[in-house]
Formats: sequence, structure tokens, C-alpha cells
Amino acid sequence: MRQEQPVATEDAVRQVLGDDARLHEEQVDALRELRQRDTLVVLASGAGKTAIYAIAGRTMSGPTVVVSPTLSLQRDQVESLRAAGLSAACANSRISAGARSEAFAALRRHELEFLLLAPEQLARRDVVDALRAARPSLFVVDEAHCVSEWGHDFRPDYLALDGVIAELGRPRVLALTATASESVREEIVDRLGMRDPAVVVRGVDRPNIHLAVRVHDKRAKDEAVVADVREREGAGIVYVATRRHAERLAEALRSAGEDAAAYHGTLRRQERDDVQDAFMADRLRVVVATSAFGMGVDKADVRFVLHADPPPSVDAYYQEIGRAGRDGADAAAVLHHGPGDFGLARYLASGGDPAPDEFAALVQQLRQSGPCSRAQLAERVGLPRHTVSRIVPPLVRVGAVREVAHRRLSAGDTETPLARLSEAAAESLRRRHDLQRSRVETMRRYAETTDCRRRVLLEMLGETRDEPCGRCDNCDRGRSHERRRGDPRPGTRVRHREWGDGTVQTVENDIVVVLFDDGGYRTLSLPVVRERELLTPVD
DNA sequence: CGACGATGGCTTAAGCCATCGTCGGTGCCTTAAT
Repeated sequence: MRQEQPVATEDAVRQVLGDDARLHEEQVDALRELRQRDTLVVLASGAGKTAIYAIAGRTMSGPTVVVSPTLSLQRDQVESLRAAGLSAACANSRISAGARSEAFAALRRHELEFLLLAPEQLARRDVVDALRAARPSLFVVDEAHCVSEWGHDFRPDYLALDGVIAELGRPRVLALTATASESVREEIVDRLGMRDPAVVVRGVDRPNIHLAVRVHDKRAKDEAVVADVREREGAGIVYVATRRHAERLAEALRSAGEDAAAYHGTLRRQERDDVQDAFMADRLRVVVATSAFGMGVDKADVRFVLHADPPPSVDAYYQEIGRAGRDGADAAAVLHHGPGDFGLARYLASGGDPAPDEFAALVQQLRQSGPCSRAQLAERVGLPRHTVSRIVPPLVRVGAVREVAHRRLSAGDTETPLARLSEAAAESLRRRHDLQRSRVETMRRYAETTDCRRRVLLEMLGETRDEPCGRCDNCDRGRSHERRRGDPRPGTRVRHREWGDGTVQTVENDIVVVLFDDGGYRTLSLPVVRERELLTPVD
């Protein structure tokens, strides 16, 4: 007989979920895996990701460190952990020095179970030392897609978490997110240095959200979005790409008599909180927002999420529309776009390619002045900090710059000519930008498909299915393509008599795209593939 | 890539159009001044 270890102590489950509630199957699976190894959990929003780490943390002997991206998320999580009778605190810039050292002391005495902080905190020597002394048994990365989404430029400390985990003596790692395509999953695992990890992916599909896309002329788009909002009932979010567009569209909605407010990163904190609170409390029907709005917005009855500009990736898109219909009732996601809209998305995704002499200037400065922080370096070479953050990782990759004690930078390789190093770094960054631009192209493919949108979208996110969904505009019009048993499926290995082995990339609009191992993409017609049996499965 | 504001040239000298240049998103953090 196989002996099953309990995945969690009973009182931990009862404490977190209440007396009557039981764990869902996927939560049990995640907890079981976590006993054995590092685990990445991809689970639809609202499916109880917090409960997983709460129960695991309560069950495992040492304290739990939780990396959480924003201060408001940290605050919300601490509240809900405390509401379950668990001890939790956060350490961030809003916490007084006294409360902070008290928290670390309590953690060390094992009187505090959960400590929540942003990755930037983990750049501090004193914080890492205090955590190491507390010997944590579990290291949680919440909203783990931030590692790949923000780590490369915006918040570089996300890419330093692997080093922190090593310094803490390798506690078990649990990464949690609601949306992650195959490549993002790989990146999370890789960047966090997770070893032989389990990946638990469940319930990615949100069948109650109807999917649609509408194309407009340049001028007509905002009017169409306003009209779309006016036809709908209940609360909704309209996403846009820029702050200016958010203000303009919110104004247009208000002139049309709608109850709408703009939300974006440059509003004062108070204003942001007011808009979010009003929306949550049903005092505001529509929020017109940039990507700043969303994490931690857990409103059950959002009836629609419209996009007035395309987002930069299907991961981002799915994350955003996933805020609709959490109560399980009907909801809608409509992507409105016009000609040229993907240009801005491309720009925002990659930010342009810096010239090789900017790389060289940065290294030159480091060689002259010795080790310094990113901020100091930015000031000395006269570039925005943001640009420096983008330029540094490729320079580190080619060895031109080294990261010494705690995020300080120093010149690395001095043997290789500077010109060659900067060219190599520029090339490395260009490749990364190409990848990001290709993610925009994937989004465009979603926008332009005439096949079942849900099937296309889910396949882009790594979940395959044969049946059309019947809940998208293309299915409604009877345009979705039928798939048969034995048809090639995305992600699977196939063999072609002439071109050898390859991996199926997409099956869409009766077109099969295969990436063959010799590096070439080939496009085949599905009816012809069927008729002549061109592709056979490889195990 | 494209939207938008500033500039400048034209002219029934006060408004109109073409052209050029800039900017665009996401949040921690610290520190100085009230």
C-alpha cells in the first residue's frame, strides 16, 4: 500500500478555510507537491492561491517570507491572514523602524509566521541578515509573473531573488500566479533558481467570459468604446495604453452621462484609493485605467472588461480580462483596436534599442569611478535610471559589468575591447526586445484570428483543447474551425517525411505552423495535412 | 508608430496650416523640506 503523507495539518486547514470548508483538488495537489519540491502554481484568480501558502506556511515549521509586489497588496494580505488568526506583518518604507525591528525579532523567535515584503527590501543587507537568522522554511513569490514582466527593466530586484533564496539557505520556493504562458513559466522557474520544480496548472479557462474583438477606423474607436459601455449593464473596466487616453476617454464617458473615472500611475495615492474604493463599493460604475489598475482588485461582479488599446502580450491581456466575472456569472471581454494600434504596444514592450555608445559610456564611467549603485551611475552618465536599468542586465550577461556586494556595480572584463563588449551587450538586448515584440505579434494574432478565440488564446497560454468554445464572436458567427481527432496539436512533436522532426506552434484558421528542428518555420494547410498524412506524431 | 503641442510662415496682422520634435507604462525606495 502506498503511504500518503498528509499535505497539511487539519488544524491548519480549518484555521485558514473555516470549519466546514474543504480544500479544492488543485490546492491539495499544490500542497502535496510543495512537501517534496519547489512548486509553481498557475491558478485562475479567486481560486484560493493565498490559502495555499497560508496553509503551507502554517504547516511547515519555520517562518514564511512572502514577496509581494505592492504595498496595498501586502496590507490586504496581512489583514486576511490576521483575520484567520495567523500572525503576519509587512516590512516596507511605510513601517516605522521600531515596528520593523520588532517584526524581525518576532520572526526569529518564531512568534511571527508570515513576513511580507517587496523585492526591493531584499536588496538590503540588514534585511537578508535578519531573515537568514530566522531560518525561514518557505519562500513565496506572489504574483510571480512580475519576475518576467518587471524584472528586466522596471523593477530589477525581481531578477535578484534567486541570489536571495540561496543566501537564505534555500527554503522551499512557492511561486504563484494567475496567468503564465509556457515561456513565462519557464522564465519564472529559471530566474528564481527553482530546482526540479513541480508545475501545477489548473482552471486557466474562464468559460463565463465571452470573448470578442472589434476593429475600427482611427477616429471612430473611442466613440465605439463609449457606445459599447453604454449598452452594457453593471460594473466594468476599460483598459487603455496611456494616461492621457485614460483621462480623455473617462471625460468622453462622463459627457455621455456615464459614471466613469480615470485611474493611472500619476494620480496621487489618495485619488487612486478613492477611485478604487468607489468602484469596489458600487459607487462608481466604470474605471478607465492603464495597467496600473488591477492587482488586488478582487471585485466579484465586474461584468465587462473592454480594451480601447491592445495590451503588449496575451499574458497581460488574460490577466486583465480575468478581472471580469469572478462570481461565475456571464461577463464580457471586448478588444477594440484600430490600424496602427500595435505600434504603441511594440514601443512600450521594448522601449527602443539604445545605441552601443550608451553601453560604452556606462562601462567607461564604472571603470573610472569604481563601484557604485545604479542610481549613482545614472546620475553620473546623465541617463534616466530607467534606461540604466535596461542597459545593465545585458552588460552583466556579457561580463562587461559585475554585480558586487548587494546590487552595487563594478567594471568587469577589462581584457576584451570595450567596443566589442558594448556591441555584444547591445545585441543581447536587441534579442530580448525581439522577444517582447514577438509577444506583441502574438497579441495581434489573437486580434486577427477568425478561429475560435478562446481556443487560440488558451493555446497561446499553453492549454490545448479540440472543441470550439461557443462563447466568442467567431463561434457566434459559425466561423470557428473544426478540429478532428489526430489533427496536430500545438506544443506536440511531429515528423515530416522531408523536413524531419519539429514542434507544432499553432493550429488556427486551418493553418498549421511547425517549427522544425533545423530552425525553419513551415506553414501547412490543415486539410492537406489530413489528406496526405503529412505529419505523424513523435513520442 | 502615432498623437499632440510648439513653432513658424503665410497673410484682407489674427487665425490657419504644415512641419518638426517629443513622448508614451508599470512601483518600490530615500531624502529633504515643511
